[in-house]
Amino acid sequence: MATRGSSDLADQLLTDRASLDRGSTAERVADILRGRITDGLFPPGRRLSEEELGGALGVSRNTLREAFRLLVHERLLVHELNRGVFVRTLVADDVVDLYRMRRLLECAAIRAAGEPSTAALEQVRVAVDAAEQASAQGDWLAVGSANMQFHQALVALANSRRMTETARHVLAELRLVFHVMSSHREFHEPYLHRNRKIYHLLAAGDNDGAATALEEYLGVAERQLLDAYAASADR
Amino acid sequence: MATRGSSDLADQLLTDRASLDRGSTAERVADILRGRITDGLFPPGRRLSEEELGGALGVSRNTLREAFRLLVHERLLVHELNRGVFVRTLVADDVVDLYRMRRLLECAAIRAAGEPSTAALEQVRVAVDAAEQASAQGDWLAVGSANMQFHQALVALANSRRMTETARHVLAELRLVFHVMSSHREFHEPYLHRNRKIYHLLAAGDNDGAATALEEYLGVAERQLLDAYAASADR
DNA sequence: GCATATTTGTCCGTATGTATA
DNA sequence: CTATACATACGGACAAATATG
Repeated sequence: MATRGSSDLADQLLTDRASLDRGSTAERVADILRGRITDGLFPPGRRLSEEELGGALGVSRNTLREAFRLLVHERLLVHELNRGVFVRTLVADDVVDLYRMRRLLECAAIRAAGEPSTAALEQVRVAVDAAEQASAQGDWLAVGSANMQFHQALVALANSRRMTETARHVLAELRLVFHVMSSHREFHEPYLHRNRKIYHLLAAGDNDGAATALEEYLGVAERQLLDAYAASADR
Repeated sequence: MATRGSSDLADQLLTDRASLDRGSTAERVADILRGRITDGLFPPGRRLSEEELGGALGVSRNTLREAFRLLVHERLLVHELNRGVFVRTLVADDVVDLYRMRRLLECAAIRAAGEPSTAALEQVRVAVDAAEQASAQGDWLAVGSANMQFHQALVALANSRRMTETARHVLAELRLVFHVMSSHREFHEPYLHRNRKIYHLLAAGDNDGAATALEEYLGVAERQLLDAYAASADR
């Protein structure tokens, strides 16, 4: 890699340069950009210039474009021909569609899980613990990450590569939606105890009960998000 | 585009050069490669060299890599770091996983369709007709395409962008599996009348009956494919 | 509506690193 | 272990499209 530029933007971007040694350069660049999108530094609608970012990150345009492609496929960015790439902006319809997919995937996964392996159940517990811990420290961004991890672990119970991968895409997209919530705390806090309850139901072997609880959970979250969308449209 | 080379390979690839004028260069290249993969010219496991293909198609390596990315995302190709891209090889477990996804997506789509729009239902009918017509002409490759179109249309009934897109990926992947069938006719013919029956049930408003019929259909097809896999493993 | 500046799309040549015979 | 082939990544160039005044 060439000597990187040292602009202000570069400093903002490279806060986690320590973990920059795995995978191809394009993948590492994509990791950085993904983080900046999900944490809100690059808000929906923002255009990502090839020259600006390439200079800031010290990578060539070709490599940067490769990273863009990865994120376009994750649906975090959209690509407009001859206009460049933009952080995706989701509308209320997308929220409805995303939650339809979540209900389908997550509830089906739980119901199809049968008697899940202890390792898979353990992953669910780990995520629940992490969310509660982050909540205790007031780190609501981390709560959001742990929550995603929880739902990912739920789908993993079905032991289906493709369901797991599809869920990853859906959940990544969902992070773009969360930016409409003015308060991350208000959005995440109510779900902590629901997460733990679902874990308990699963541990007790009551998959059907867990699926039903999850279904209601998702319905409430969807409504909350749609309300936030309606409110932001008024302003 | 630069002057393309004129190797034998180029002639094989560019049989449909006429339709080479829409979208970005990378997308057009991806379309060509997708066709050659699904029709079997590039069989599973085959390595696609950047230099060889770039020369044959008259595009630069950068552009070709962009096309590779698209197909890797469609799971038709796999990418191994520093080794290149290969046509994906699916194993019996993949068949099981793919059919799990199919059952989930297609049956849920039908059950969630409610009273589908006449336009969406019309798409189903068109696909059924096309399959029967191709069958009458003995064009089994076209029957396979029409069949994919039929299932795609079923999922489209749910009117969910993401379900539709996920289905497209699953069905594209499935085409890789079909190559294990020694006789495309044997595999596709038995399903023609099932397709029409499902269409009739939908048109009559019996979504639940259609979903049940589809579920059985998929179970039979899965078993048939798994048998073919077992047989090819013996040889 | 037009001319100009900016940005992307595409290609090339080359240097470096990695896997494999 | 060496040699070869190939992928990764860089920088520069020009064409083409878009945005701006």
